[in-house]
Amino acid sequence: MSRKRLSREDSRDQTTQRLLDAAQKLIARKGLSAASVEDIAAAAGYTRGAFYSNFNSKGDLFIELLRRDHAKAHAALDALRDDALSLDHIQARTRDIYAGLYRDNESFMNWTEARMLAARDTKFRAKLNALIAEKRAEIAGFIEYFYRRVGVTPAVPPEALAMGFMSLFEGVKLSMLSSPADMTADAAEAVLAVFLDSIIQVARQQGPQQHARRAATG
Amino acid sequence: MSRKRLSREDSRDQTTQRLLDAAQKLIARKGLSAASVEDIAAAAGYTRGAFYSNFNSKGDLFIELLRRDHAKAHAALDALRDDALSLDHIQARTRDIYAGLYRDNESFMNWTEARMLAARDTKFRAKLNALIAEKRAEIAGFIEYFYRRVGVTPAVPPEALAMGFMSLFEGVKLSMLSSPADMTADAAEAVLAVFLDSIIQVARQQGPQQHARRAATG
DNA sequence: GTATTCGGATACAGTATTGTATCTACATAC
DNA sequence: GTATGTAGATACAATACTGTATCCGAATAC
Repeated sequence: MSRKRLSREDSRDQTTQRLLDAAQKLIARKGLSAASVEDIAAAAGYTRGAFYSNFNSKGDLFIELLRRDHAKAHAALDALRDDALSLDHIQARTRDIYAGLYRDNESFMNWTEARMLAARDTKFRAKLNALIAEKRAEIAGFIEYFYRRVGVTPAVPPEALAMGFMSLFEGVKLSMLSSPADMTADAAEAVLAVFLDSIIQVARQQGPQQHARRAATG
Repeated sequence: MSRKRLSREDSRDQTTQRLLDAAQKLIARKGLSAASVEDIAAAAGYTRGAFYSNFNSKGDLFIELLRRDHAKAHAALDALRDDALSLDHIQARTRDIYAGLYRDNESFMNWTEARMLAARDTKFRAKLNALIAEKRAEIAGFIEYFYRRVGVTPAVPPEALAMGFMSLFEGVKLSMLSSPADMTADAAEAVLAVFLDSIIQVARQQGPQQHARRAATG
């Protein structure tokens, strides 16, 4: 109600965004194939007509959803690569960001769903991998930046570390969702810490030994 | 063809197993909700009648499938807790077992599918967690046994290590399936090695310093 | 051998879902 | 103002799926 006077383009954008918002929630809650086009449209306050007028298929919308989600996360992490910020600040913010990710189940569920779909569908896999590659490159860039700021030379290529970190993070998160009683937030942090500590440690052993005490322990 | 004369019970068991086999493949390939009862029954060489005569629902069959899968893996790892075996042998076999798991996509896909379902469905979550708890306890037991054999005191509780290891493993595996170009088998081993090495290392620092050179580096 | 039981096939009813084709109303252009 | 195009609603057709109810045939019991 009170659908204000909008330009046609604005109105269309609004509809698209609302459909995406609804899809985000519904796909997370019921799964991609169980969330019907009708469900999504209805949850957004529209009918299937609006859906098909904005997207060609559910798969299309799903990719778009992931793209949008990726853009958000990217912006947050990117803002941290700033020499004006103190290392402590960066570290704290990083922890916050990942803590936030641990709290945001919807987004994570959808990425996992996407990975499953990618494992099954070649075409979709290609699209998803483009996004994941960006994500990884971004994290790798951040790791590199962090190492540089700390003054340590990484023993393992940042890309590899980023890959490992993403995998670990997703595995842990999956445990949290399906076995919340066993994998608590504390346990999750501990696991991540073990991994990060060991990486820092290895780096310190071979880098220019420069006062990098437990640098990235989130 | 040549359906031998079987006792009624044997015949029923055979049907059940065939249905499970077919379900394993189909659910891995298409996903739980996309794999219809009809699909599964047909792939096993039966009709829906056979399905409903052996299971109450698709969910029921799915749990049964996971149970069966768990039993297999359990047996393999359990056989290694044997003082008659050399440490080297145990280590090599462990690596083999996990390499095998990396190769077996069907089983893994289904467990991930199960985790997603558990995140959404409370009742299913309870059932799945019982299985996962067993799995974790089993791995923890194995870790404990291994530490004892090596003569090292773990710094972190074996249960926690098992949890972390499972998470990492699953995250890595998920990457392998959805981004095989990026997460190769080599990369996967490297990531796991980083994790395991660091754990061993920490243990050695605080344990009775007893000749445990890169013990579990798979 | 006859009766019985039960595993699995067949038939059926009901519902959900998709995609398209058509219609309506409002924003734009003039 | 009128004409027009497009976003989104409605209607429709085709299909897929589930679950049950019924039926058939072969294994068991006697």
